[in-house]
Amino acid sequence: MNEQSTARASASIVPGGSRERGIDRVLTLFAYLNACGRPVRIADLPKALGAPRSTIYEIVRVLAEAGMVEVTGNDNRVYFGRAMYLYGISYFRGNDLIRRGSSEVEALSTLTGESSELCMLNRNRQAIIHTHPGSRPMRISSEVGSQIPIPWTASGRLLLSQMSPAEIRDLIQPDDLILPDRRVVDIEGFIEECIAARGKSVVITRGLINSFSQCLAAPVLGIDGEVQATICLVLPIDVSDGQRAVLQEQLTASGRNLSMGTVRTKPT
Amino acid sequence: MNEQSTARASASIVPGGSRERGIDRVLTLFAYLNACGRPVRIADLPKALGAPRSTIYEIVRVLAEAGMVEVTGNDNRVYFGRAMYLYGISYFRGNDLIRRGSSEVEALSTLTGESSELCMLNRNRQAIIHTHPGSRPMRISSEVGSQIPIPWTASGRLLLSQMSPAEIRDLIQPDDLILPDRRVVDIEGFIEECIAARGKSVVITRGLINSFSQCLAAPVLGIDGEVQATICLVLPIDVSDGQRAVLQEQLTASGRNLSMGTVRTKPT
DNA sequence: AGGCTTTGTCTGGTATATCGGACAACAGTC
DNA sequence: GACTGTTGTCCGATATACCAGACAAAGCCT
Repeated sequence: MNEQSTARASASIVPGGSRERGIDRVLTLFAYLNACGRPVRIADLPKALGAPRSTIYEIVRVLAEAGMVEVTGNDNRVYFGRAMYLYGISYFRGNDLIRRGSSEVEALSTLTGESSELCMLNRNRQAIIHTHPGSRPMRISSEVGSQIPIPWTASGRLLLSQMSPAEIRDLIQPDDLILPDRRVVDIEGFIEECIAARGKSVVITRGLINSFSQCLAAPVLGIDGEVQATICLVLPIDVSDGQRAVLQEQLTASGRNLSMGTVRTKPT
Repeated sequence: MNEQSTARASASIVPGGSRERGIDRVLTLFAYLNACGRPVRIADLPKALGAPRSTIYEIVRVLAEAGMVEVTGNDNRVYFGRAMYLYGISYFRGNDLIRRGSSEVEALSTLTGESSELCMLNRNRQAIIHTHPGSRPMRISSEVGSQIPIPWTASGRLLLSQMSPAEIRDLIQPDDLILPDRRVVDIEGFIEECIAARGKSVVITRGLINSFSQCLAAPVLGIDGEVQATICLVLPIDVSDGQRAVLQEQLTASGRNLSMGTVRTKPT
């Protein structure tokens, strides 16, 4: 077991003392198996999970019967089972980013009262997959299905953040560097902004599409940390710093929520 | 929802009346979601699963918090979540066919008392991935890691069962058609036997490798029904029909057990 | 062999998770 | 507006799932 998994394992120990539900034991077990990344001896689980032996043996028995875990080898090691794999595939097939993203956009928009959008890269334009208007009288969001020039938005910088300068240069049509108000975006500066967006949890652009709005975008990361999409908020340019900070927090939470690669068993 | 999933759904209804464990509710829920193949409204679950509403809402809440399921849309539909996907990937990465197959071979061999092997295709030969000797005084199994000519075994016919006659002809080296006792296998007859093996749950060859043994092989199917490997038993040629029928049953069970594509929540 | 540790099974008691049912908030329908 | 059906939340009671601990079997060392 490596340091990382050890650290996570010890972190997953429950306070102890109190009786716990079977479901919670199961969820803790799954998280632990995932953290270890390999089959774990049943006998080690009680210590690792802070659970009584009798409970662990019973839980593993039931889960193994259902195929959620498998007990392999001659030293009774436990790991995820076929059923988990099949269910995971079902998720992948049925519950794609677009559906989840759409739902999240609506949730975010309802929560914040601001216009929200889900964006993905589509050829050399940025596609608006889903939007939800805010509660402000003035609508400043884009149309669903519209294809926006990438340099016009904060999302665009995130969506291109993993490309090389050469790739970005190739991708961007010269016409797309022209903003609605006829100003022209400098391609070199744009490339720098894309590179600067790498790993950022929020990117903000102000006054690009029009003079009275700003765009806050958060990345939606795939299993390997690549930017699969962005979720963004369109705000009036004059919101207070304090309010923007709050919105930024909620936006990044939505982005994380849609992202792969992290699982939190017990969110606060 | 299609007929199949409806059938499975109704089949998953519990007798009712008695209080049930949270874990069992969860497993039933997973099986039901998988059978439906798409997000299901929470409100429909109590009827479908034969569970109280309060229980369902609580269970879904906990599972959603852990990411095992996701609640999407404005009508609160439930389906598998990110965590399920990640755990499934972990299974796929960590728990490969070889490890599971090796374990199953040992179990089968212990259960039956006969020699058992796990075989996979390796270029144009058949690889013995794992073996376990039976309890008979005379050992008639092959060496682990040995590469056997495909026409010599029942496993070979299963492993090639999805190939076209042309592919099979290309694959088989002329030398490999020569049995240990100098007899020569007819390639056309062999191709017919491969085709005949398609979809079979057991294939038997007698007296090929030597005059005193027979080979029973069962396919290990992948998620798309393709033959990924075989598990087989090597028996003396003179076992009684009744005993062979029993062994055949146990062998096919092992093959099914290793195969993808089916999940049984409650095995008998 | 004898002592010690580890692993897995089993059982009775009790803390509590599940259940039934009440309640509120909606959405249709007439 | 009144009535009906549906959806989601909440709460007290009790059946039972989880827990602690005893026990046996199997290693492992001296």
